[in-house]
Amino acid sequence: MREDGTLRKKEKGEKTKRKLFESAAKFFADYEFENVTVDAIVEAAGVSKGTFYIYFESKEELIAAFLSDYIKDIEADYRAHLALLASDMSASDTILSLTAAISDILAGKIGYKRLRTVYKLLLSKTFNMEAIKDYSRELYQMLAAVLEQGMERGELNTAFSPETLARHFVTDIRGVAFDWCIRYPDFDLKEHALAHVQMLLSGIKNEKRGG
Amino acid sequence: MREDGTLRKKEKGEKTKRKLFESAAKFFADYEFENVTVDAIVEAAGVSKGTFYIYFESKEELIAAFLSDYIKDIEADYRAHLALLASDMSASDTILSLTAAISDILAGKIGYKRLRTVYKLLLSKTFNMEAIKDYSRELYQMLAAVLEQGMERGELNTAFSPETLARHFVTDIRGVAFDWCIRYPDFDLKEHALAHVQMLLSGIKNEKRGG
Amino acid sequence: MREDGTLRKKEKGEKTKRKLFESAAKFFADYEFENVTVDAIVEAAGVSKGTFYIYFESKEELIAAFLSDYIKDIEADYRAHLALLASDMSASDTILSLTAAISDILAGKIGYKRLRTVYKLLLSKTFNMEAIKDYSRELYQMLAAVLEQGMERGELNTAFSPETLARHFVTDIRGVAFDWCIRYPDFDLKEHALAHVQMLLSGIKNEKRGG
Amino acid sequence: MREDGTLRKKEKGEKTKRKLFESAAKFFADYEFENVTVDAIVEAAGVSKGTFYIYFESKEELIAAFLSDYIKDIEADYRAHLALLASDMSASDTILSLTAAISDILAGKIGYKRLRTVYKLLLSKTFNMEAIKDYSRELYQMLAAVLEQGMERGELNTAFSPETLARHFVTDIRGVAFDWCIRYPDFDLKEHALAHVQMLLSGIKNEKRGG
DNA sequence: CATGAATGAGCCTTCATTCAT
DNA sequence: TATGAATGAAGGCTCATTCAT
Repeated sequence: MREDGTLRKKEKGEKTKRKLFESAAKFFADYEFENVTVDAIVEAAGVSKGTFYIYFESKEELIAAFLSDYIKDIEADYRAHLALLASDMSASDTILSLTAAISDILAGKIGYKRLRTVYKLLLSKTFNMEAIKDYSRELYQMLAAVLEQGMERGELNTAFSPETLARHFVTDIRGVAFDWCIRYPDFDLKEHALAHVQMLLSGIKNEKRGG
Repeated sequence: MREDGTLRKKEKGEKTKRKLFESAAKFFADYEFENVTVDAIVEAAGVSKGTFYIYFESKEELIAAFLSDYIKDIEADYRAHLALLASDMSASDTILSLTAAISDILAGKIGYKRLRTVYKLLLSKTFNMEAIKDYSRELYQMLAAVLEQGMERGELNTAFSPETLARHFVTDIRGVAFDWCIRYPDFDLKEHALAHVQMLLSGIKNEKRGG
Repeated sequence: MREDGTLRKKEKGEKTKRKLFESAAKFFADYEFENVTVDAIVEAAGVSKGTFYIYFESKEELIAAFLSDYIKDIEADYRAHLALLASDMSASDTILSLTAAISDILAGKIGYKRLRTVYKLLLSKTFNMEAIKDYSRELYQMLAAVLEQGMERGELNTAFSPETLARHFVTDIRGVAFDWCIRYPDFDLKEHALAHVQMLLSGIKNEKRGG
Repeated sequence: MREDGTLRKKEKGEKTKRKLFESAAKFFADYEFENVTVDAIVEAAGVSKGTFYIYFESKEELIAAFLSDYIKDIEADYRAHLALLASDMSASDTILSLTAAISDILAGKIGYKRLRTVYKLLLSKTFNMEAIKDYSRELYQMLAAVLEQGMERGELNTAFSPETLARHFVTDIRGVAFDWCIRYPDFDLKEHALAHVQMLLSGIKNEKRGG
């Protein structure tokens, strides 16, 4: 009975925390963090304000937790796409396919508002954003692996190390996505991203042929 | 006598406005716009709060004015650097030199904090940021001109139009700068920017040789 | 235990709201709404400013609530007086008695200051004053009923419908009260109201005899 | 030359004051006094703020002056209408005609907004409103005269003195106008005023015949 | 675990009035 | 007479956080 009660309590607690979390997520999808109040979150979650502070030390902590989760989700999507690709596909095509997938995920599942929020947060040093700083680490690792393979196969030149190139790709894709956030809706993310990546690829492919 | 008095008054007013402006600028250098209060600005400027609202319709207007000024300044710097370069310099070298200059200006005169502020603002649709949206228009035009010349001289291939390429360069440089803001201080802006641009250039140069 | 705590909390909250309300009411008795500040209200109530906004969405809402309450109170008083009158009393006497009661209530319980406030508000379309617009609806209904009975009994002529007459009475009484507000203290509300009503009655009584 | 200059100065001053006055009048037509700022007045008048305080001790003084003027205007209109009526017209018809004229003036020349403003001011003891308190004195005198004549001619009964009756008429007409202000636009001022006055008249006419 | 009443510093903005020129 | 820059008290409202129950 004791164990049971404790267990139930824990479960209940987790559930409450999840409710809070999901409630926050909904708001963060549409509004900037500063404009989402604790009041709104707890009201939507159907819990009291005091409860919020049982599960989160502060609003900031919630935001950090939220973003961490969020980013993990996104990177899992990326990885899932990569896993689906045939292993004998050329590095160029793999990267282009991944770029297309990233564009689709950003434009579809995430949306420019949420991405904007993430970027704004990245620019705010206020938070302890370890998880977020590593934001693109996974993507970077994926790209480096693909690039390395391409080099080993002789498909790509080796003027730069795979790691260096991967970093450039990540920076570039983020640059394009940033542009998209700013210029939305007058900017086609996928089109620009692909063009951009293609251009980079054209500079590192061994057999050069136009663009 | 009338003219004199009027003149003196006007001068005094402009001085006050300038004081306010500079006071604000100082704060904006270190804090986010939202965290800079009118109270702080007027106190530092040594004027009353009412005075603030004589010269600026709102805090927002001040910010917009500040940014507009700021960006004009930056672009003027870019342009000044470009004007100094020998006209017979190759397009690649011109662009590399410009990239170096931009890096120096951003890292030196502006600083990552201020740039962060600008980027955050770019991500906030709240403001009427015509001046800011056109942020990179000048840079874009400069680059397009240089690239066009490079193509005419046969130095660069014409797989992409100068305008398209210019846009990619701008997006890229901003991407790198964004990274810099996020990773500061563990990120050398100039080094990364140059490497990045070099890579792009290597893809469009007619005579390819390493990179 | 839970119930207990909840109950106590609710009670406390209601007590606080009441304190705020009463504090406001005291000020409203002497000062115009615009001149009563939230600061003053909360200070007198002994609570913080934030607390005010827990219980009232805005100062305006408080005013509306206050007035609604207030008017309901007044009309209840009217109705209470009417209920006390003998049902076989003539329509004329009933109306005169009601007029006297209204005068007493206005002059005694309400006072010219508060009435002035109400009238000023009636003239300001700013508020959502459904409750106030219906201000005299009850009085109007009471009068119409009494007049109709008077006509049925043959006591009053039927040149005008009871509803029309009731409206005229209401307008008149308000006109007199308005005068009272303006001319206070050089104006005897009751005396004037009675004279006025008597004059109106003299025009609609079937057996005419002097005034 | 000295005299001339002085004269010109005086004229200029009067002109400035008039400009200020007219500018204020325009605003007061549409906005409540509290919402008309000195800034707005001087800007529309094309003079400086300092100048305002040369001609008016305060905003309040301007308002008082404005209203005083305004009311004199209105009463002059009433009197003008009265003067036009044939002297052998019956008292009843004279009063009805005057009532119609008053309704037309209020609804046409003045408008419910301005009247509302006047009434609100009447309810604010803040001002030194001698001129305004006497607001209806002239109307009262006109009515008393007409009523007295009607009594002398035997047209009206003498149950009440002409003065008493006149006061009642004034109070009534104001009551109706007040209703108009509140219920605008769902209220026909002229129709109600005439019906009201007719009812009062029916009570004091010697030969009673319906209504 | 959960509640929700209470806090209070802080924010932006307004505007009648003054006074040196 | 005229100017207009400067004042500063005041006002309504927000919201992350605390704590007694």
